Amino acid sequence: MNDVARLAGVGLKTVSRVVNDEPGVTAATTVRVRRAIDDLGYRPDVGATALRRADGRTGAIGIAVDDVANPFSSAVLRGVEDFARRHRSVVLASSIDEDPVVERKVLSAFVDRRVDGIILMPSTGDLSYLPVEIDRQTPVVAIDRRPRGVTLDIVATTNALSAEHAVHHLVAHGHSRIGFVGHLAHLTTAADRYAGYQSAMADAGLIENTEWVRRDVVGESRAEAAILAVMAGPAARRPTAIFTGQNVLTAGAVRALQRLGLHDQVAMVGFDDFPLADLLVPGISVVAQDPTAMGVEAARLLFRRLDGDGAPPQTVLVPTRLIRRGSGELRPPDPA
Amino acid sequence: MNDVARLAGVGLKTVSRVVNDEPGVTAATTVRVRRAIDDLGYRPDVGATALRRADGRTGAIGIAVDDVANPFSSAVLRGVEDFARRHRSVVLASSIDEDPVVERKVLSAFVDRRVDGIILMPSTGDLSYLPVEIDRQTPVVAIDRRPRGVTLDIVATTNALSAEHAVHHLVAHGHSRIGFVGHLAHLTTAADRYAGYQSAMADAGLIENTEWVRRDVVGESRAEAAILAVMAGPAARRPTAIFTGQNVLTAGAVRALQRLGLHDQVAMVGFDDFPLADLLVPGISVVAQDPTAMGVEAARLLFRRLDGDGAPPQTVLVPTRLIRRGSGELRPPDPA
DNA sequence: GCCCGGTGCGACAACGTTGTCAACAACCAT
DNA sequence: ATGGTTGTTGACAACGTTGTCGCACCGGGC
Repeated sequence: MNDVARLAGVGLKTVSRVVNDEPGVTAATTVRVRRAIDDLGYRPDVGATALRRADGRTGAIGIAVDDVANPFSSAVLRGVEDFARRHRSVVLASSIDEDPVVERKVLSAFVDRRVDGIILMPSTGDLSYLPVEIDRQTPVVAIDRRPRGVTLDIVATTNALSAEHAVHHLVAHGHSRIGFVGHLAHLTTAADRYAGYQSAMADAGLIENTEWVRRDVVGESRAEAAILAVMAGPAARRPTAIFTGQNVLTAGAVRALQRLGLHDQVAMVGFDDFPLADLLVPGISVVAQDPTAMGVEAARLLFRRLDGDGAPPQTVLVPTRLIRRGSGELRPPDPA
Repeated sequence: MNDVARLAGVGLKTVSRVVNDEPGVTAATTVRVRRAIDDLGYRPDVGATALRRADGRTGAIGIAVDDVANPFSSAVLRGVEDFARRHRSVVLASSIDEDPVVERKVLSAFVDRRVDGIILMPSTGDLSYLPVEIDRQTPVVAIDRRPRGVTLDIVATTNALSAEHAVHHLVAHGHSRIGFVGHLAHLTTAADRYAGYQSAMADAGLIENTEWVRRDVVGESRAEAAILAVMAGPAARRPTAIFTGQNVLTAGAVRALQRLGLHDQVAMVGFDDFPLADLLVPGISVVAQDPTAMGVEAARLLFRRLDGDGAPPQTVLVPTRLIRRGSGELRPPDPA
């Protein structure tokens, strides 16, 4: 910048004015400065700018998701990124793998870099340390899961309601023996979906058979094993339908049913859509979330906070859509 | 930092020394400073540090991929992220959607933020502007595709060789009429895979029927349409096997074959693996890349450059693995 | 001729940190 | 006692930028 000023024969501040389109510079001077900038290939240093600027904005936001390689998380990331780019911000992305220690480290790294705001898919841990850690009023928006120990803006899916919806759908197709496979029970999403399952069962006057309910199931292979176990008994004592509470678990369940040759006898609805679900046999009916929209929504909320919105923390629920592809419309083998 | 110094009754520099574990500070002073830091909740400003530091490192690297929501790209991103975290760096992630204009903007944003290095999945455009743009010697590593107009370190898959391998596999199962569907022909990956297809055909003494070759196919639905067109004729004039050059295209092809009811008559091998490929009927045989490993490799290369490795640009090829799942092992209907 | 207000511009401090260097105390060897 | 060495520390400038303030100039009204 010094070089530019010298070459254009002006003061430092004038260069700054030109770069930032501030008023009070003659057209002639502007041209001279512009030319000098081009000749020297000068690029302002965003870091130094942030250091000096009144508002201290760095033009960067951080997003911490469970795993950037998970289709749900990466779609969220994509939504956030699109919104951020439109607001001239870049996105720092990190995976935290459900690990509260990593989570804290990642948030630390974000804060140390003075990001303007943070979008967080909370792990299971307690977040009451957050307000201390983030004393410079960096806004934080939680996504997908409700944070524990702190109140934040939240963007989430209608977990309980949509789970209810899914189970109702199975009931409407004649099922009364409905199993459930869910992710870690202390995740709010998993808990809410289970609650939805329970309330739908109760609504229909059905009893929940604990033999058919598997919670705290993590990963595809565990889900497969869980379904194999649930389906081990004689046909009369098995569920005729399954509701799976996460995309990964749905995949495991499909694998198990295929292995047992039960894929077109046992009905199934999964929570969260996944690619190629329509190409399986039968097509897998799902309650589809809209992760990209959730990302966009979270970013919108965050930038609103950055623009000074001081309203109390709010929760935005993004609706789901039930997609019928066959597996959820199978009827029980004999009139139960 | 000023406050910390005052509270601990020491000079600014001593606080700096304690924070950076520099030698030459008494244990007693260190304790006093540490306590002051904790009491005040002081966190060093990474931005200001980068500004002043001799090497100017910001502890951030940028990665620009085609689309962070694409499973291939997001796996790459994950690999990069893991490696970066181990080296105390954060990752700026951006999607460029094959758009050279966006690509340039994204790289600009990275440079303006003084990232330490960049990993780039090049779009199709010419990159000869890069050396000018990046005059502060920010190292750049290309991933997946060879860049045009500039020489860089490259991490890529053995595209041609693996495509050859895939087609050989089909030939070995008795096929002589083999079709091809490929992505944008000017992408180096698509070009290489096509070249591999051609050379395998030539090796086997087979003629390439241009009716069965579709290039420049973008997206799942176009791929589906392409296959429907290729398969439109009478059985005797149709290919008995298909080689698809990208995960998205493979999905489209599967959809088309299912729709035609040809899924267990026409053999298929896809380039790049995808989730649930084993659950389709038949399971889809693929040449699997290892995108996470590619990301790790690219990051390794980048950090080596950051550590001052001045060797000439190199190309690292990450091998693939042929996974047999059924679709690639179907034999042609009658002895051709 | 004087003063006035407005316009265009630059000097300077400051943002939060680290590199340089010099000051000082305490020790040891002469 | 003298000089030198070592170990601990702080003052100060500098990184690249922007906010503040004041200066020089211009035209216009008296």
